Amino acid sequence: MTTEKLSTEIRKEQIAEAVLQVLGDNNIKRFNMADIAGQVGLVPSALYRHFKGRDALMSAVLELIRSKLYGNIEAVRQQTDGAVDRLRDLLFRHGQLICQNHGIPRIIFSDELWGQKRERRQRVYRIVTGYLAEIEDIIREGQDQGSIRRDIQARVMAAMFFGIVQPAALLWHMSDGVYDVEGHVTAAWPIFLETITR
Amino acid sequence: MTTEKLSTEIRKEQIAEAVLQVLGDNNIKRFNMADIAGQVGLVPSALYRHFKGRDALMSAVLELIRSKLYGNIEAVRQQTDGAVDRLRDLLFRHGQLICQNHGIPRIIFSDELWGQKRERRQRVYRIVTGYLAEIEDIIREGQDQGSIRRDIQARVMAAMFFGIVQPAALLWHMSDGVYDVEGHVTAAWPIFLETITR
DNA sequence: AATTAATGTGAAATTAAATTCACAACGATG
DNA sequence: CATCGTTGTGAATTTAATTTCACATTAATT
Repeated sequence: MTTEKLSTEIRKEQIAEAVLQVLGDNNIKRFNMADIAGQVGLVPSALYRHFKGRDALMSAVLELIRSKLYGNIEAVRQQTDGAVDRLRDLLFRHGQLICQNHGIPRIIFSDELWGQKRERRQRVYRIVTGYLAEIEDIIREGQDQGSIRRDIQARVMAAMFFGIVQPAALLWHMSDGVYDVEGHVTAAWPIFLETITR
Repeated sequence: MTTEKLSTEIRKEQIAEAVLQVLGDNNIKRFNMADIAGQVGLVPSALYRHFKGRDALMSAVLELIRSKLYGNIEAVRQQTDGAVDRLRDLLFRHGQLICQNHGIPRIIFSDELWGQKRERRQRVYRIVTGYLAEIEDIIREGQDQGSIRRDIQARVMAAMFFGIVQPAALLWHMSDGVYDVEGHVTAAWPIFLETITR
């Protein structure tokens, strides 16, 4: 068998992406090293050249997820002006992100994260709360500028914002992609908008 | 070792509950038969007197979850009058249910459900959509009676309602019970209320 | 072109479960 | 109180995955 050799940096990236893809191709169970290796075109033992073990791989996947989530925050900050419009953009981006990589919720909720290592759980907790804090910041900016009402705590609003996508993602996930996330988000946004302005 | 013998009906119940408890005692990983057996005071092989295998056990746990969820629907229908008050009750009950048995989200999102059997996933899907349909019904009743505004689709409102608890549950879950779900729900309810009434 | 370090391979060892099975204890029933 | 079906036990067995290891191949450097 001839497999091209690539630098470990590229491989690490590939492998972490492969985890999301494999979990996304919603056919099978908890990912296993063999599947991942197959996806990248390697043999299982080769993964150990790049990651100490399954645990380290998991860590890399979390980092990948983190970067994807925060990438959206960056994007709306750069491409959109005004808190309200940023929120709308972020909402749709978030929906798309979850649908396109539904390995993400699989990882976030995976049994793996909840067992053993408390650190693991805490890391995910920090990722999610960090993301919520970013949303909160955007909301607060809107409140300062007067485009978002001030009599609701930004923190609560941020959680509710997050709660628009979450159930939709769950349903989409369970329905094998049948449930219409974009439709839900499209319908829910104006309601949320009305709630936070006015 | 002397262990009391009990009828298989009682045992099945005990064992399914044990799964939720074990997963709830958020210490360790995906549940294993040994842990479950231990929790009930049995030896692993004894479980096979009551369930064909892990799969059948899983099925029983799903049924248990379903009954707990729909139990709340029943309860608010009987104990509370008026759509709006019913929704409020249901919201708090739901929050408590998830916090007290956080084995529930663990199961709902467990890797096990997503692998192999499509039936499994579909069963969970039906449980969740059924629950949402019940919420939708309550909302629609409110719309008919005029206590809830008619210009928002009941379906969308139901999903948003569901979305109040979900992020809170996630955070609570990940924070090892530190995150204040009741606080969030308490803060979010009046906002939601304002949204759905006038 | 030879050396070396990095990456890839295939087979084997390890690990951790679920599961099976032969047997024991119990409880109901005649 | 003897029997029979049910429930429980402990020791194997099976299964399925991760991981290790000795060896092969490649890329880079000289």
